[in-house]
This record gives sequence, structure tokens and C-alpha cells, in this order.
Amino acid sequence: MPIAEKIEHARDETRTDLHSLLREIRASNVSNLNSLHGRGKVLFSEGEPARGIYILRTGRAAVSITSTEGRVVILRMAEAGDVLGLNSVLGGSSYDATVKTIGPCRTDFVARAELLDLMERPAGAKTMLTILSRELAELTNRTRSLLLPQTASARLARLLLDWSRENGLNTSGATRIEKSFTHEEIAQMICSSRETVTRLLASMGRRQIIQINSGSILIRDRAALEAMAVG
Amino acid sequence: MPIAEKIEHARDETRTDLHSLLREIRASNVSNLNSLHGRGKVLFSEGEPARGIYILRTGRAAVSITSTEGRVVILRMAEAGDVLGLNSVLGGSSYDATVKTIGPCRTDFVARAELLDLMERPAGAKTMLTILSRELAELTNRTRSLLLPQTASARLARLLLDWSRENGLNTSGATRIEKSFTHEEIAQMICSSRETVTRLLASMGRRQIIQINSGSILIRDRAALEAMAVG
DNA sequence: TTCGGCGTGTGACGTTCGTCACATCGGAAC
DNA sequence: GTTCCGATGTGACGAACGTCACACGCCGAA
Repeated sequence: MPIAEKIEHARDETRTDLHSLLREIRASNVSNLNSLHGRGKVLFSEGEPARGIYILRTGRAAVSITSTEGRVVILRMAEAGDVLGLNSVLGGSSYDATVKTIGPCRTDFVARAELLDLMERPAGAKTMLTILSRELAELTNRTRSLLLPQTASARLARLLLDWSRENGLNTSGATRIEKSFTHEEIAQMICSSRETVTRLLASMGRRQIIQINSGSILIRDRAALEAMAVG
Repeated sequence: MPIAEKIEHARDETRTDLHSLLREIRASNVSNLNSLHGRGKVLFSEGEPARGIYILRTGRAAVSITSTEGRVVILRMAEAGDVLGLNSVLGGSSYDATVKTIGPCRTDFVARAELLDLMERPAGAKTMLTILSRELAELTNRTRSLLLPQTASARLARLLLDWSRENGLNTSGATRIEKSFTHEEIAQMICSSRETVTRLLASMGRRQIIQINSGSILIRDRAALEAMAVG
């Protein structure tokens, strides 16, 4: 999928515009509160009034949506440099997703009123435009990965390929990805169930497509993964 | 789902900021090409270089993504006043979706270079920020409707409820919605197959939940629909 | 050490739904 | 009228996978 790759590559190049935002924040004397969180802390939940944005300085957090029956779908994994909740704050209503930390995180918080002030500055509006633009591209991309493949194995294959592009360490032909997610979390990323993820990973291991070690996954047969990702 | 409703309501209130954009376009002497299209015309396709944006003046168009095997998922139905392709143009690469007219349409076209000029004007950047912000909120909302319900009947029920909120005419307790989509198109909106849509609609008709006339659907039992939409 | 909790592996079962196949229907063109 | 063609209706079949149930291994706490 060439389009998906292009979008994915664009992502990392522009991620640094967090710095633009922070520069603007400093220039406009807006206070930003620095906090530390442990694993599993909910920064904000879907439906709460949008108090302000969180800027993820270190760590990772899962952005997810939840159905009334408790079904959870992870829309994206935020990494250091990501801005969380911006669109909800601009929209002025409530957060449209839930953000939960995956590991220890350091965040800055900028309150809604201060952000709106910031938007009045031309550079502020342009910076936010860039951030929203990237967010929209990523969500479109993610929607493609989740809605187009009809089988769970295709979605899992795509996820592994995505990971190998982002975090992959190239080790003698095969790529190794540090896995730090439980099967449950993977299931929520690909809209499937925990058991299915367990079974699919085991099956891929048996077929020599991947190799599962404690703490990492080794991709042995990228071509096979790409073939699975099409279906 | 209270959140979805709030977002949906916000949509119509802000849709008029097309006018802001057009005002800016006129103020900055940007040329905009006016065109007429028939039904089924593809304005642009996923993967093409993003030449510029289309502004839908009249008519409706389907924004969709396509898999390599030809599977199509309709992300949203653009209506008069919607701006198409903005994020792809700002991103500078290629269109990330395909837009096809559903009926006769009138569009304005603004080329990429002119749009980038426009973005330098403070009011231009703010207008685009508003448009992208709404687009992101709608896509998040749509993602929720497509990813959270696991069954096709739940997604169809949600779609009918959405329609009744947008286009519904209240006729003596029941709401009537003008339907102008084929089962095939509905299937692409809810990520299902044509046959499943036919069967589900027929089943709902038998169970007195809806009543299908030629050209319109009457919702007789909204509570039943809402119950189905949860699953 | 024992315990308890969490993550993982795996079997059995049933539902959903996509797919193929075909019939029918309705409108537009002629 | 006839002829087409796209849209719709319906049956049969099977693959995918969600769910329930339970077992095992690991690790930190007591």
C-alpha cells in the first residue's frame, strides 16, 4: 500500500512541530503545567468537558474509544511529541476519545482559555493547523488499516508491518520489533479478541513467518506478511 | 450516544464557514473554476497528486477509500458546502480518498498554489483550521460508528438513526427519510455486503421497525432501532 | 514457601455474514 | 410493445471468529 507508506513517512518528519507549539506557548506567556504519571493513568475520558490539551513529553499513551458495553478500540498510540485533545478543545465541547498511559509518562498541560489566546496569534493558528492536519491524515490512514481488511489476520499482519516500519531494528535480514503490548491491547488495536490474537500469533510462529521471543517479535518472512495484509 | 449527537449538532452549525473560505478567496483574488458534473463523476482518486481542493456548491458526493482488491468503504457523504481534499493539499502529497458524485453536482476548484497563498493570510489559516477541525471530528465520529458495533445490523441501525437526525421529516410520530442510495451504497457505508443490507432491511420491515416505500424509509419504532444500534 | 493475579495457550461451539448462484422486478431506451 | 440493465430478493454453504471454559506459567506479595 504505497499511500499508507507515504503518509507514515510524512508523520515522523513533521512530528517535531510540537516544538513550534511550545515556542509559541512560551512566547505568549502561557503557563504549562508539568506532570508525571505512572502506567495506566487516564489523562482524560471520552465525554468529559475538554479542559485543555496534554502534550506528551516522554512515554506512550493509548488513544481509544469505548462503546457503552465496554468494547474498546485503540485509535492510535501517542508517542513523545504528540499533542492530545487539541481538536476537542478547539471544538469547545467534550473530549472525543480516552487517553490512557501505557507506561510512565511526563506531560505538559495547557488550559483551554490559554490555548484559545494562542490561536489568535498567526503563528499559533498555523501551528495548530499543522498538528490537526497530521492528526487527520493519521486517522484516515488508521481507518484504512482497520476498515479495508475484512479478516483479523490481515489487520494483524498490517499492524506488524507498521511496527516494523516505525520501531523496527534491522538485524541480519529480519527485522526485530520490541513488543511491549499484551495480546489484549493488540486485540483492541486490530478490532479483534484476545484469543484470536493469541491464536494468530501462534499460527504465524508455527509457519515461520515470525518468531516470538520474550519481549520482542522477529519478522522472518516479510513477503508472507505482506501477502496476508492484502486480504 | 450523547457524544455522537453533540458532534453531529456542531456539524450543521459550522458548515457555513464555506462562506468564510469563499470570502477569503475573493478577497485575495484567487481564481476559482466553476464546473458542473453528472452522476457518477470521479472528482479525484486516492493516490493522485493533490492538485487542489473542490468546494461542493450543490449536490452530494461520496468520499471513499478503496482496497487493492476493489473493496470500497464510504467514509462520508459530502453535501453542499463541504470542502473536499483540503488536508491532502495541505499535506502536499496525494489525495488520501476518492470522491465520486452521487447526483448532479456543481463545484468550485481552487488550485494548490492559490490555496497556499491563501493560507498565509491570518483569516485564511483560521478558516482552514475550522474546516479541518470539523472534518477530524466527523471522521472520529464515523470511525466510532463503524468500529465499535460488531454486527452489521447494529451499524445499519446507527446509519438509519443518523439519517433521521439529519434529513428526517417528522410525520405524525414516525420520521420519514428520503432514501436515494442503493443497497450497494449502503453496504459500503456500513462495511457490509449488498445482500446483507437487503436481508436486514427486509427483516426490519417484517418486524415493523421500518417501512420501506419507493423513495423513502419510514421509521416506525425508533426505540427498537436504538436497541439494535447498541449491540 | 504459598498464594493470587495476570498474561497466555487451547479446545469446543454457535452465530454472523460474505459469497455464489439464480430469480424477479422496474424503469429507460428504442 | 420489447429489450436491457441495474437494483433487489432469496436460498444454500462455509469460513472466520467471538465467546465460554479451563489449564498453565510467571511473578510479586505475604
